[in-house]
Amino acid sequence: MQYDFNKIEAKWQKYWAEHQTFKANNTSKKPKYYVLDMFPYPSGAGLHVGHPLGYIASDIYARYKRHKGFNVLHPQGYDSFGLPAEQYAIQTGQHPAVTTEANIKTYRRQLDQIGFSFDWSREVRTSNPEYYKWTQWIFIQLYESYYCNNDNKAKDINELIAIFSTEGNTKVNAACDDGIENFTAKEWNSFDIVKQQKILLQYRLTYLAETEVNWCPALGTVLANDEIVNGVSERGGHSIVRKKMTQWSMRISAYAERLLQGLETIDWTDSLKETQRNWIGKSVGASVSFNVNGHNEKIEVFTTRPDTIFGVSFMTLAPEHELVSIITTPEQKPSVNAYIEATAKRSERDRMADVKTISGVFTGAYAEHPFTKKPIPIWIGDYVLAGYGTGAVMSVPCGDQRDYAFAKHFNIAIPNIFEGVDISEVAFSDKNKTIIANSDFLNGMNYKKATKRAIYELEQLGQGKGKTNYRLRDAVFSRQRYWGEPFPVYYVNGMPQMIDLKHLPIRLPEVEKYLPTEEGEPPLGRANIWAWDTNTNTVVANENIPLGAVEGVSEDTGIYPLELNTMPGWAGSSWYFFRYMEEANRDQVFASEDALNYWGNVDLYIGGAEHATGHLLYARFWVKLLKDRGFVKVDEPFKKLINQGMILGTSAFVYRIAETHQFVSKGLIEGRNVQAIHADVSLVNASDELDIEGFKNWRKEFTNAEFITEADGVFKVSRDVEKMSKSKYNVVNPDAICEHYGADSLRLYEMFLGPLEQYKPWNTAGISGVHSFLKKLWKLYIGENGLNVNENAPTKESLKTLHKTIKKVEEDIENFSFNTSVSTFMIAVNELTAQKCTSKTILEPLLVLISPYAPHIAEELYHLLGNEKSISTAAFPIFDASHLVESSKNYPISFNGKTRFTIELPMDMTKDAIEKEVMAHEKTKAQLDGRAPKKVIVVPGKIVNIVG
RNA sequence: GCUGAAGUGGUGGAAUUGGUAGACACGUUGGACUUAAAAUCCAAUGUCCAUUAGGACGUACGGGUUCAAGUCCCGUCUUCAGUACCA
Repeated sequence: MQYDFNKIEAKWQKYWAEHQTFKANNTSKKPKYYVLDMFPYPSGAGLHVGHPLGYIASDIYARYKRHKGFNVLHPQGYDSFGLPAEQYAIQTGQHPAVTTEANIKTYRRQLDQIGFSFDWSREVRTSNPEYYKWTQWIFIQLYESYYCNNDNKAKDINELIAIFSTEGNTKVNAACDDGIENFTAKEWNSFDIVKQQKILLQYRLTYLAETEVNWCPALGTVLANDEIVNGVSERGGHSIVRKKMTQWSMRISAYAERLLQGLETIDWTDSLKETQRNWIGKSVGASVSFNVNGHNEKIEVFTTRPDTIFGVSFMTLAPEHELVSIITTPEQKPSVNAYIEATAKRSERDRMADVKTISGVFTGAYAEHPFTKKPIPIWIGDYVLAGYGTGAVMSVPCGDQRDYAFAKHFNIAIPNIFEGVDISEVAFSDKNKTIIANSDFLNGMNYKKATKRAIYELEQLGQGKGKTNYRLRDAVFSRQRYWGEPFPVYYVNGMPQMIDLKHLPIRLPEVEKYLPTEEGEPPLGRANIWAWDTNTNTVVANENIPLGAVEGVSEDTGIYPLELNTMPGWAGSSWYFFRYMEEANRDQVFASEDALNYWGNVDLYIGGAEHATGHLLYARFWVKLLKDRGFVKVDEPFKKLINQGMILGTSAFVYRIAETHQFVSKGLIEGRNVQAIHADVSLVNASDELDIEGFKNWRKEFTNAEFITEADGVFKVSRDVEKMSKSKYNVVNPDAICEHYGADSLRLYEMFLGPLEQYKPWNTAGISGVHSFLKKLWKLYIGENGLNVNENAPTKESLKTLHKTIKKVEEDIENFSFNTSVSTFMIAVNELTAQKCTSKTILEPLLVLISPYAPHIAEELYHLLGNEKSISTAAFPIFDASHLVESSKNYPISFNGKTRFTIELPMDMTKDAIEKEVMAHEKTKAQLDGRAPKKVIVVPGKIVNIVG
């Protein structure tokens, strides 16, 4: 009987589906374990071999945990809202829901063929109304919450309203917009409803505000900070401009400290935690306010070095700073305006690329030093960023290199306030070696002491206080797109109103076109039926909205406009891991209390590191909100996280002589003006030789191509490793691999390729190794005359092979080094084959070890051994050392660090006995060499040494 | 610039807390089987010297600690990733 992998794999995939083998149970006495993959966006291109890498790893772990007696939740779903489906819709008019559905079908077929142990009964799709109903509900929870800094948690906004109406807001310590006005209870109660709502918006955890956003004209939408890479859009690489727009935002900044602290409690890689720490960007220092001479204005600055306050010799404002236009003197106005105009013209990217050029201009105004009362010139310069801190700095040229360079360039004084430090060439910024001088009451103090004292003195003056600043900005939550979650929001008198849970979901309306409207409204502005009727609590036609209701003056029909924006891609992915926990009552709850309590948090999460400052931060934020408001018990969603590395493609290039149809083989390009063109990797063999005829037929434009080959007549391509992508023609499809070698080969090979977390190029050539291993495995069990397995007692040797394999494989899985256990299997099968092992006592447990990696073949052989049940229900074998202890081991004997000979000694020998034994060897050897014997030293558990 | 990770044969990669460097696989070479090919099996395969026995050198580079270093320490170089006028 041959190893017919196609038949076997189809058979067991069908069996698992029919028997719901991997269905998780919400009530079980077994300990729980939750293994989660980052769910895919179902793109039109389907899966390539890089996509399943993480899924295979998590699947191995999930299957292993089942063998270990855990009740495992291992679900899968689709992050099915997103830009590509919408852009395809704009081009073709095809509804995104239709293309998404088709793509999901392809994904599901491809996933099924690899043999994953997903519990599909719990599938989620973020674009399903039954799912996004609860995304809308969470949005409302955010809206109905404010963040209390005293209790360090989010609370019901009604509690805040109660405080306002009894004591005003002067004692409230809550996260809110900058520059909020103070009011008493009496004033609050006298405000009209619109004014009250406006104030409350400044406290809510999701709020509507006119903010400066990253507008991408090419995509016609705003983007969050994490969607911008190197100053251009992550998707498409389009340019970004800053623009003021009224948008929904998420007050994630309220959670900055908790998001930072929470990192200490979770098992993620250091680099990923570091990335989040940098993104949150905590810095401790002080805020100081400087009075502007001749104006009733103050300049607020943030500094991490209040100890250097006596070194301030000028101040710098960002060109966009609001005080610039107020304080600039008439003489300086022309040059200041010219400078502002010049910086505004420069794109974000130019500004970032060109950080070396020093530029700035004097405003003509002066501020007053808080202690010396001396006048300090106020400059503007684009090295100060409007978006960080207060957009203004106190410049201490002797202690900061940027200030130093600026001062040198514009000939501003550089007073030295450091003891025993030469600042004639560069600034001195080593905090640890700082001793302050020329600074009045700070003289002689170190950094720590001086900082404390400076803050104290500033507080006495009422001109400063200790402050912690975070780089983390609130996240813009509105997108001017069609294919996303609609907001459960309508507007009365321009103020947002939430729609009650019982009327959710608010479904996406039908539109004719998916582009923004001619007036520049988001695509939902095209919907004919997109208004909210508060009489019937339904979505109705827009034309029923009387103009007056919009303006807030005339008679009220109870019909109001709905929000036209949709939510960003990260909305649905910020809570989906809770949704998998619930299977029965999904229309009643986002996840039931029982389910949430049972499954708790995700024990193991596997996915790409590119989500470090997006999804992984937002999900943590939403979970903390849900916890504060009592909906979930966990503080962190993902206990352990592993980033799988990307599998790269090996692209092939052919060289064309510029502006001709002539192609030149790789070895002959020297001295020719050539351009490299991607060739489809399927047209190139393992020796980098191009299939010329195939290439001609590949694309029409190459039909008449001519080829200049090497002397031996072959045409060689050059190779390069790049990200796998359709446009680079380097994609390897798992379907073809499964067909040729089987899913088990694919699974083993992806693991065998290298460490899980590493980036590595795909090379199909190597797959023959793991494939022939599976054939050998099959042969070990099945001979020409049928089953090779019997009830014979195992030999000691075979037991040893089995037990060392159990030990190694278990260690490997626990350490996520799946690549080395594939080698371990190969060694085990080779050894057992050499031993002619036929004992079921050995061969059955071996299958259980292998089954997480190659489940189909393991199931089939397990079945052929006479087992009725699926191997998934079998227990993982236990490592038994007793066979090893009795056996012996080779001890290398080293001499001056160089190994001379080895002797075989029993493992349970005492230290003295070994020394005696080795000494005897050494004496013999010494006699042969004609020298005196050396001393023998035994380190228990280590190697035996002979010391000269 | 800063932060993090990493540099091991022709290639992908092994190597527990410092203890036989190169497991396992690919590739290559030779052989067996075959009319032939495929498949399968066997052998060799870090470099250099040597007919053999054997020896020397070897984990980016230069030092150091140690009986013993791919692993620890100091310095240098290179690559990858993230981040950046962050006050």
